[in-house]
Amino acid sequence: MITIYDVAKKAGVSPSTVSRVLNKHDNVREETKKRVEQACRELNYVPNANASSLRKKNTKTLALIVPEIKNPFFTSILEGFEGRTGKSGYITLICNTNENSKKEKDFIKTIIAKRIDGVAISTVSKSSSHLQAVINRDIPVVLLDRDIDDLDVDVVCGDSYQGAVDLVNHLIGLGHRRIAIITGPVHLSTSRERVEGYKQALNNANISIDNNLIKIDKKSEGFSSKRAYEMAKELLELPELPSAIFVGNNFMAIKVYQALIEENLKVPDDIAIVCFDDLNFMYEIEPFFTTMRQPAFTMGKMAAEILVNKIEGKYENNKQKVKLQPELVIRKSCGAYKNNVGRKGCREE
Amino acid sequence: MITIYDVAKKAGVSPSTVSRVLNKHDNVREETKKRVEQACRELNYVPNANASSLRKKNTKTLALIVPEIKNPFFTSILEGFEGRTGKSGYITLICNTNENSKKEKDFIKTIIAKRIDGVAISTVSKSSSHLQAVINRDIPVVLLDRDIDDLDVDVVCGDSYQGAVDLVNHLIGLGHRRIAIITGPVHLSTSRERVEGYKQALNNANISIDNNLIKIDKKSEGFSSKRAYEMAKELLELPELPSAIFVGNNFMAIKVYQALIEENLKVPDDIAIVCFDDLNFMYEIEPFFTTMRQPAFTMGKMAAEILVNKIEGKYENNKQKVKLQPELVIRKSCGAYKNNVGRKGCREE
DNA sequence: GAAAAATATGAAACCGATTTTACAATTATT
DNA sequence: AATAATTGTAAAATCGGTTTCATATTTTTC
Repeated sequence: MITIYDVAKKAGVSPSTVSRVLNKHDNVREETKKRVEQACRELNYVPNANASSLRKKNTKTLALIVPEIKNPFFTSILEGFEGRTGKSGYITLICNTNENSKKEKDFIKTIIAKRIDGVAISTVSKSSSHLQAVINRDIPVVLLDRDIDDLDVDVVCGDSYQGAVDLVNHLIGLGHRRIAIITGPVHLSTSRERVEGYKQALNNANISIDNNLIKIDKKSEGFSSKRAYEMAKELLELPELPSAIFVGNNFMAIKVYQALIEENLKVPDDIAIVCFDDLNFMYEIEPFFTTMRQPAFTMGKMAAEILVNKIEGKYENNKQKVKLQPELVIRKSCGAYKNNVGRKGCREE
Repeated sequence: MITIYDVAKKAGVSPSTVSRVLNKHDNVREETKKRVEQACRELNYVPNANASSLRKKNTKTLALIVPEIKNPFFTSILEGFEGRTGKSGYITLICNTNENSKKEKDFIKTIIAKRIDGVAISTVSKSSSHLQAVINRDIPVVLLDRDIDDLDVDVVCGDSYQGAVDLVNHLIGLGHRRIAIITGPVHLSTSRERVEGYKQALNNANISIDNNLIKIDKKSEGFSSKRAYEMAKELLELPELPSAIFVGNNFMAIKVYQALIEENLKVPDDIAIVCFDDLNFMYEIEPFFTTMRQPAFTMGKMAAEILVNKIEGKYENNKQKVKLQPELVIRKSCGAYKNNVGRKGCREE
């Protein structure tokens, strides 16, 4: 393997001079620079990033930890993230935890070991000690999508509480009174806040809360569409069915929908479904689920922006808590496809 | 930052002994080992992977370069890949090129610089010199999904030619004679072979080839659904419409479908659509496109298997060319939903 | 034209691990 | 008990860059 010494020898200079040329330091004579660059080209020299990182104490690499890379919500986040970090010359280490906290902790270990420059994470974990360990090592961390209270870090997430209120309000506005919720475990801030918003909206409308209609996944670590399916089936065994179901996220909604179909229930005629997050590509042609769409791309971009700025020391030490507003997208699954267009904050698809 | 020297000092041993303990070398007294481990724990020591890589000349990291991470076909590949490599202690650097050869080349540069241990790639590039550069550096490379003729490497891909023949045969079997094709640029082996299979199937059935019905994207570097939409619109301006369209991949099919809908054409009644690759999650409940499904997960897994074995020196130097057979999945978009079940190699969904 | 300042470059130290070499301590062999 | 073999550990070299420090050379200043 060609090293900087080989280049130096070929160009008739010292390794330090080669390094200076490579890192665009000043005080290198134009003619020397040309010679070095020539030698680099002739030898196909590619500097060893590990050696460079060791000395420079940076890796020009950021980690993005997501719970489910298959979910378009997270690929949109990724797009926004990579778009921004790429511009500053960072590459992204995408870590897909599959909603598994063990995997998340393993990734964190790797990230620390590799001396990654910064981490954006949508966590699945109940505890935050592994993240605290990252912070303790002065590696910038941004919580993305999912917040953790007891951690003093920057946060970029959607307003799940308000989104849930609005979504349930929409159902109430359509005449629904018996509204169920199926969502993930409440140690995830998104899930927890959606439950809170759900309850708040019912309270506001003087609809009493029926605990039979609240299905919160207590078995999984993260959002699980498999569990959503099971919880939907449980719900359908009730003597009195709900007229609408608010589902915690897009993938869970698909499985809830499947459960309903299997029981010969029509959506939205028999039961309406609304959920959080979009399914993107599929719904470009056949939009179906009425959903609270979060600005995923922007979320990723903002997280990246914060990380890059923190790394490059452009920020003070104060922490940012960005809360982005989701947008109600009315489609067919709530039975209100044409009825509601024009209402404040709503758009038709 | 805690280094191996801090640990050594705390444990009252030399750095070399700490290293031996960490790397599970023998010839360390049990009692010494305990002391070192204790010191590591107390100091929260995490070895610097860059330093380790520099010396050991490996990174325990593999790159997977995909053209479109949003496409479920590639996330399935990813799943298979990571599942296998994770077992051997490798982590995956996912590189999403977005069908952009410039990005691909940049990733390759980074991969070389970071001294990644191996690369699996689904390339978008016409030329192969950047990949040759990887090979020249003795970094194992596996071509995934898309083959390149003039490169002497291992390959794992699907049988696009045979798949296309079967898919078009299916259409012919349903009575279609005027069959169009919309696909990506032919410098991609998958696209090229699908065109070849298409032509072959028509030839076999004595159907003359009408070049007006062949829409091959010449403007893009990779599969582009935007272009698929445009090409579909072009097709629909023909005086005589096709009765069926064979689309190069899943995402293109969505856009072709959209184009048809916009022209008030019903699928499959007015025009049938078939394509390659599946859309997974959405189609678990509402399968629509009749498709040639490739074993994406297996493809990823096999690529990983080959890479790991090559790195660990378990293979001879002979190159493997794995060609996996796709499976015809008959659904609604070809208008043959119930008609064909039971035919050889077909399954209903 | 001499002194001061600026520019250009090389030698050596350094980043933090691993590995080789050397040697001391222990155990086995005769 | 003397010697050989084995085991356990430390010192030093190494991986391939970057950076500091020192120095030679050139340019500027008066």
